[in-house]
Amino acid sequence: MNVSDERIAAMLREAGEDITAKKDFGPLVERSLADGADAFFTAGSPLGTMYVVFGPRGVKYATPHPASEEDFVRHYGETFGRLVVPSEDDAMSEKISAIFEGEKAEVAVDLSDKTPFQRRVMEVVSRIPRGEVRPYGWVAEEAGAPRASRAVGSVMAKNPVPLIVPCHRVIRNDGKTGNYGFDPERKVRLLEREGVPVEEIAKAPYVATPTTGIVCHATCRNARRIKRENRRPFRSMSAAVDAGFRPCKVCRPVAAA
DNA sequence: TGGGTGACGCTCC
DNA sequence: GGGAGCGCCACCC
Repeated sequence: MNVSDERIAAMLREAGEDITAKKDFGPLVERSLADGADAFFTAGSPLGTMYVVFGPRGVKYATPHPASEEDFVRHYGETFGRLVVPSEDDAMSEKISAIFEGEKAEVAVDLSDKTPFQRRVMEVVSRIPRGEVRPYGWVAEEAGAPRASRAVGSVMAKNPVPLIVPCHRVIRNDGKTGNYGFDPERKVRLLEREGVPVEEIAKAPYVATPTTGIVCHATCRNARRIKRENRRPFRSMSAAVDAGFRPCKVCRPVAAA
């Protein structure tokens, strides 16, 4: 991180009076200075202007809500008990802006305060490509806890870095898009923007082809290459397996536990 | 520490 | 097709 203690001290001298006037930020400042303050920047995103925070271990928080920088600094301090200062790291903000514009996420996410299960879930979700979706149950399976689909939902609900860890790409096993913290309708629009055929998937989240005997998630890159005349839509994996199809080795669809 | 709480998923009707 | 009821798991008081 490029934000020096001197810079932080200058920030406090310049803006500290206003910020500290309404709340005692002394302990917060001491703690933050002790292990390097967090830095933030803003970037345009499909959810509106996002405030993005990163620390020495990577991106740790992103939110579209605050109205002003001052509101955001106060909100962050009250929520996390840490100081956050404007970033001087242009490379980081360019990287995040690129992700918001649709490029593949190649940035470290700070998961140090997460449980091992939460960490595995976040890592699995991070690997879902743009334009594709996967069910909660699949994420649970990939995270090594096949029956924990409901717990996956809990992790998604508390995703500190929306869009960067693309929780909007996790949908229900029946093909419906399911819930979303920023409003389920936003989730649908985000997916459509990424090229996901949302209505089609709601009807048949799995697609097989008799030419290979393989069944895929409908948005798997292999499923998209199946010719129209060979497409065999399925509402569930168990139906596809019953019909004699075996799971694709790329997207690894699973019958729900 | 044990009961309450979900961005889930299945069965039954 | 869709809602109710219940099971499930991890996490949080």
